[in-house]
Order: sequence, then C-alpha cells, then structure tokens
Amino acid sequence: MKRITIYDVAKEADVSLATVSRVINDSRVVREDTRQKVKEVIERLGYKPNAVAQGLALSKTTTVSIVMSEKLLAYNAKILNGMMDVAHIYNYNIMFYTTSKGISKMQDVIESVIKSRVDGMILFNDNFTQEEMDVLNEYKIPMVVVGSRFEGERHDHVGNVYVDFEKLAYDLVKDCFAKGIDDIALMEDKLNLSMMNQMKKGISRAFEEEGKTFDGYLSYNDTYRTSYEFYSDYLKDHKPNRLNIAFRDSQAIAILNAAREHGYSIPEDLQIITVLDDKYLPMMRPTISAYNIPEYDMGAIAMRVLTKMLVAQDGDKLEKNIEIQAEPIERGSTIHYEVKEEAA
Amino acid sequence: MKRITIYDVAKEADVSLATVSRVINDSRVVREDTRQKVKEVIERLGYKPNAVAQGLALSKTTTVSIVMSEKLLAYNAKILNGMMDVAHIYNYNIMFYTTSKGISKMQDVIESVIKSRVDGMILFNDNFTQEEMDVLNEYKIPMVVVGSRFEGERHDHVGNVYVDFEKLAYDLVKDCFAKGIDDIALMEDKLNLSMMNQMKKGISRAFEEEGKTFDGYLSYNDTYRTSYEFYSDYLKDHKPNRLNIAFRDSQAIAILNAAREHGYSIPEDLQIITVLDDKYLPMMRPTISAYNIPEYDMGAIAMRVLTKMLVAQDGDKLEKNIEIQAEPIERGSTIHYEVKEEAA
DNA sequence: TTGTAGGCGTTATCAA
DNA sequence: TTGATAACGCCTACAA
Repeated sequence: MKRITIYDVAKEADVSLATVSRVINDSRVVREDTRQKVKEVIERLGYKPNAVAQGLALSKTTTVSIVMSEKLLAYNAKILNGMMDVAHIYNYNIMFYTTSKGISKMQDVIESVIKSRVDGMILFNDNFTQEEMDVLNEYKIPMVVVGSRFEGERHDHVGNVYVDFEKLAYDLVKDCFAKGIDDIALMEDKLNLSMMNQMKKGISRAFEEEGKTFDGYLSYNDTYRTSYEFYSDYLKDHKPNRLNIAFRDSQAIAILNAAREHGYSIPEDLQIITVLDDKYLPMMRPTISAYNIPEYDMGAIAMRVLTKMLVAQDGDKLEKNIEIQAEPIERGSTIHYEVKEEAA
Repeated sequence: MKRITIYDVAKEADVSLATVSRVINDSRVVREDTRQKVKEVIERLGYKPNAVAQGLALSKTTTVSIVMSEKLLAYNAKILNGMMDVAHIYNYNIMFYTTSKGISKMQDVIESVIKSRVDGMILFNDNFTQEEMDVLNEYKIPMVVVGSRFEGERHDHVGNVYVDFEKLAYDLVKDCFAKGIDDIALMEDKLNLSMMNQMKKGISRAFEEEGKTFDGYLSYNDTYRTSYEFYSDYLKDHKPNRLNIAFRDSQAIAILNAAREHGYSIPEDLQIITVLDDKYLPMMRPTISAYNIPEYDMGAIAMRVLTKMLVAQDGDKLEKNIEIQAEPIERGSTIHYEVKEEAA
C-alpha cells in the first residue's frame, strides 16, 4: 500500500524526477515523446502528486480558508456555494472553519489558519473582533470580508464584498415617507449585529432628515419561538406598526403569525418586509416581501476577488471592495404603490 | 515578512532544532529550564509550526475532508456543525468539497482528495456512484458514509452512520394500517433518491404484508414551485390521499398550501407528515408533523467514528456502523390517536 | 532537452 | 538530555 511517488514514476519511465516534475507541471521544455512516455507511466501507476510536498516546495498551498460562525451556516448555503464553485474553477482547495460559542473560538481558528499556511482567507463579517483582526493583520494573510461593509482599518491585504445595509435601510424609509408612512419598526436580529447597526443607522438618518426621531427598534431574542412570543406580547398593549422591517425569515414569519392570531390582516393593517430573502417567504400566506440579494454571486465574487489578490503583483491596482446591489421584491405582505420615478 | 521557522527559534534559543521540535511536540525528555527558554523564544518570535512541513514529515495531515453536494448544503447545516465541532475537538482540520452539476464533479473532488493526502473523509450518501466508490476503495482512504444506509460493498475502511428510512417508512405505514388508514401517498424527492428508494421499499413491504399493493408514489420535480403546481394540478382530478408523506419541508408546505386553496382542511381531510424536520414546519398553520432526527449528533457521531478509525490499529474491533434513531413529532397536520402500546 | 543537487520546514533515529 | 543527520516528496536553478 505504499503511495507511489515521483521517484517511482521516474525510475519506471527511465527519466529523472525533474522530467516527471516538468510533465506534471506542464512545462513546455520537455520533448513530446518523453512527455508521452512519462504520462503513460503516470497513468499506469496511478500516480497522484502529493500536494503537501508541493505546498512545502513552493511555499504555496493553493488552499484558502473560509471561516464563518456555525449559527450563520444555515443561512449562507448559497453564498458558500458561490465561493466553492469559484474556488474549484481556480483550483483552490478549501479549508473550512466554523466558530461556535462553546467549542471553537475565533482565536483557535486563527491559530489553525496560520499553521496550515493557507494562501488566503474569507471571513464573514460579524464574526471577529478588532483584536482578532489585529492578529490576522500581523501575518498579512490576504483576505476578503464578506457580508456587510467592513468598518475596520483598511489594510492592503483585505478586501470587502458587501451589501450596503445602511443605504438599503435609508432608501426604504425614504420611500415610506414618500408614501406617507412613518410608523416603522425594525426587529432586532442578534445573529447579524453589525448589519443590524448599519440598518439602524440608515433608518435614523432618514428620520433625522425629516426632523424626526426613530424609536421603533424592537429588541428581543433571536429564535422564532421567542420572536413569536415577544411579538404576541407586544401586540397586547401596542398597535402594530404600519411597516415592520425584519432581517430574516423567521422574524418575519413570527410577526405574521402573531399579528394574524391577534386579528390583524396583512398587508392592510401592517406591512412586513424582510431583508434577507429565502425560499420560505413566498410559501407563506400572504407571501412576504423581501430584498433580492444575489447571494451566490456575492460568494462567487468574494472568492474571485481573493484569487485575484493572490496572484496580484505588488503595485497592481485591483478593485478589492465591491458593493453588491439589493433589489426589493414586492410580494403580498406589502402594498404596492405607484412608482414615483420621474424619468422614463 | 519571512515566516519564521524552527531554525530561527533554535538559533535564537541557542539550542538545536531537534530540541525545539521536542518542545513543540511536548516530548518529555527535555529539561525544564531549556523548555522554558525555548517556549519563551517561541512566544517572543510568534513562531507557528508549519503544518505543511509537519504533514510531509509525518505522512499525516490531520485533516479530513467532508464532501457533499451543493444542493444538500442548505439542508445539512446542523449535521455539518456536528462534524465541525467534533473535528475541532480532535484537532482535525477540514477540507471541504462540494459537488455541483455543472462545475465540480465527484471525480474531480476525488482527485483533489487524494492529492491533498487527507487522513480520512466523510461522504454524504446519494452523492456518489459505484465507480467513484471503486476509485476511493483502491486508495483505502478511511471514510464514513453518512445519511442513509450504505448499500455498497462493505470494506474495512468504510463506516456508515445512518437513519434506517426503510424501517421508518415501514413502521409509519404499519401504524396507519392499525388506525384504519391505507390511502397513502409518498411524494418523491429528487434530492434524496436513495433515501426515497428506501422509504418506498419500507412502504411496499408493509403493504405487501397486508396483501395490498402500494401505488401512491407521486413523482414530480423538486422545487417548491413545481411541487406546488404539481399538487394543485393533481387535486383537480384526484381526491387527496388520507396520509401524505413528504420528505422535506418544501414539499410538505406545497401540499399544505395547494390543498387548502382547494378547500380541503388539514388534518381532517388529509394529513401530512414530513420526514426531515425543520424550523419552518412549526411555523406553518397548521403546524406540520415530522420526525426528530438528531442531525447535529449524527454529524458529531460520524466524525467521531472517523477519528476512531484513524487511530485504530489493525485488528482493533470498532463499531463503524451506527444507526441513528428517528422519533415522530406529532404536530397539527396529523391526527393524534390513542397510542396502542400494550405495556405500560 | 535532460539530469544533478539543494532547498522547502518538520520529525525521527542514532550518537554523543 | 541534547545534537547531527537522514528522511518526507516535490520544485527549480544550474549544469550538462
């Protein structure tokens, strides 16, 4: 069961190992007939180059790591798929790391990432502290932060692929004002705190521009059950807000179920819009409006940016910061008004 | 920016690299004061052992790969979390591979897995052919197949952590018979074909034991949209079956929505039960019954079995095949009958 | 076009 | 208890 090595191939093909190395690396200096001979032997022996040895020899592992929190994993399958596909196209392997509260802290992950000498990494925003970022910065590992706008210091080795949630929220609220709605609630989502903050900022900015103050931030726990109970409770001594902004599906569904059970109808009494779309939203009755965030693309772009960073020479200018556009999708949980665009 | 190596540490600490190697590997033969000295230097220089070089020297990478299909990723977050946590506990890194129709075929993945010299791998069932398995078998890579019962040849290097869907389906149908229901439909799920087949087998076996034939297999496409349309159509010239078995949430929800829109009420006119539970099922109205499959544990167990296989000596007997129990969860979409158990 | 030899960063064996 | 030194499997000048 001994794994066969480049030596075995060389001996069998009666050439030196350098030649074998050349053919497996597609060097063009090797004569056609010897190339064929070597290839035949490789095939016959079933030789597979040892990537570990290659990595050591080249100081380059052609693997990049992706690290995200376990909690977010369930919501980011598409983004992950985008990353995986692009990584595969560029022949990068993926070292996958998750962080979880009890078991595996970001610190451990960073330690592992450094030891395994990956060429670069992708980090999900909301998943690291400034301290942790500092460690990473010491090692100057090329990385791209994905999700929301990265608000830390911009080093040359970090890129950012993001949705501008501040702007999204701002635009949404401005739009509501134009429709005469200013009774707005934003449901907290503890899973995405920095995104949450950016949303809050955007909403507040819109309010302030009208000389108003936003006070519709509803803070509670982060599961469906607790959201549902919270909102059921809330409705006992509040009327529902006219527009309710939820971040994820389960919050939106919690509002929907609780409101209906309190005799309210949607969208007449209250409207609901979710930020992150999801296949479950159109399964609800009524269907729930959301934003179309091209998650797969976002992952794909993030990985592509990273691969570009990895091959870039010093001095190459490349766009490491890319904003992803999110478009509203109107469904049954919001009322459609005439679009107020002036230009055709 | 040169990465510092064991040599740098050795020189700085004024010992040989062998000694440094000993302290980072917790060898007990090194004198306490030199250990301290070396440790201090390691700390000061921020030295991190190069896992690639270690891998080469030891012929052991302490990484295992997980490979699953992109489509399944969205449904298997918990199982993945279980695997990741256990891997982390045992200090294994994870090489993550996904297969997708257009981009990355199983064959490529196998190629990569072999090249990267992982110590073992976890495969999701329904994601490989016999041929591919044959390739893997040649290399005798320790692996565990997770999900459903593995029906291929049992080599010594493959384990299996699974839910017995045949039995689950059989028991469910027997139960129905006992309640006087024999009008049963099973919705096809193209994402999980081998599980589907095992379900079908179990149902058919139960029917045959009663001298009946099962003909309620409803086959169609695999998205919510198409399921919904299919079932809406189906209801135009069929009455709904009394019991409808769905595999995943979206199929169950499709049935629920379509049936209600046709004026049927649930569970009075038709009952629905889903195999794979999910947080969305209890959000529906009515809430939808399902089975409790401990997914996180399943992943954790699978990874644990793999790690055990990796350290096992030849001749060690260890339980590589583990069945995971699934318990029914009764919710609003099924009618609760008195349990017919005899023993208290 | 091919081969030789040194290096990539560790671990392990054997002496000292 | 420590230190040389030979692997581990590959790549790449440099020489032939």
